[in-house]
Amino acid sequence: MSPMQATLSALAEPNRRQIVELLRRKPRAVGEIVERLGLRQPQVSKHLRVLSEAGLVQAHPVAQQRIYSLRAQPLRELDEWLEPYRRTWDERFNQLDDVLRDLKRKDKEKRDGHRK
Amino acid sequence: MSPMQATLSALAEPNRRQIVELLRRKPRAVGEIVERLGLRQPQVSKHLRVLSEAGLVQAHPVAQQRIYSLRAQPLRELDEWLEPYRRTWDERFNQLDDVLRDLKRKDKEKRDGHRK
DNA sequence: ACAATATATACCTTGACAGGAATATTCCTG
DNA sequence: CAGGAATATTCCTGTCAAGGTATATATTGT
Repeated sequence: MSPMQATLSALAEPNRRQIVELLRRKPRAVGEIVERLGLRQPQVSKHLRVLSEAGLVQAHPVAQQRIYSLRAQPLRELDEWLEPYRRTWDERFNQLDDVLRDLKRKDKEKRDGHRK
Repeated sequence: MSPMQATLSALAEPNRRQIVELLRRKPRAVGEIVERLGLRQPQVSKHLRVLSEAGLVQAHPVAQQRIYSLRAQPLRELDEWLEPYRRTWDERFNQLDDVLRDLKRKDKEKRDGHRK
C-alpha cells in the first residue's frame, strides 16, 4: 500500500482521527487515550497499531507504559498532495466553463455539418 | 457522517483518488474516466456517486453525457484541518522530549521519596 | 518469585463496501 | 417512436476491517 494510501485510510476511521487529534496537543500513554476517548483498551491498541504502520505515530516505552507521539512526515505528504489543488482552487475551478462551452461548440458544428 | 469524514473515506479508496486526480486537470465525462483508468463503467459510476455525496465532485449533464468536475470546498476543509499540524511540525514535534523528560523526573522523585 | 499494572494480541462475529454482471434510465437521432 | 449511446442502478458475492471478550506479554514493586 502506498504511503499516501495508508495515511488516508488510517485517517478515514473516526476514532483514529480522534486519536491523532488528541496526540496533536501532546504525546500520551495508551491509558490516557482510553480514558479521554472512552474507548476500550484493546481497540485503542489496535488503532494505534494501524496508525503506527502508517507512520503517523510512534511509540516510546517508559516502564510498562508506551507513550505515543505524532510523526510529522505523513501529514506533510498529505499537505504536499494537496498542493496542486491549492494552486487551482482560487480561480474559476478547473475551467469547467471552458469545457462546457467547448462541448456546445462541437455540438453546434455537428448540427451545421449535417444541415443541407 | 461529518463532511471531513466523508472526504477522507472517499479519498481512501485508490480508484477514487485516481478519479479525483484525473479531474484535477479538467472536467471529464464518465466514459473518458472509464477509458483512462481502465475501470468498468458501473464501478466508475458508483465511485462518482460516493465522491458526489462527499461533495468532492459535481455533475453537469450535456446530452446523454455527464461531465464531472472537482469541487474545491472539501479539499479546502482538508487543508484547514491540516493547519494546526503545519504550525507545529517545523519545531521539535510535539514536545516529545519534554514529555519524556518529565516522566523521568517524576520517576526519579518517586524513587527518592521512597528512599530512607 | 509473585502480584499488580499497562499494553498487546488472538479469536470470533458482524457489517460495510468493492467488484462483476445484468438491467434500467435518459437523451438523442433518424 | 424505434434504436442506439451514455450513464445509473440493482442484485449478488467475497473480502476486509472494526468491535467485543478473553488472554498473553512485559515491567515494576514487594
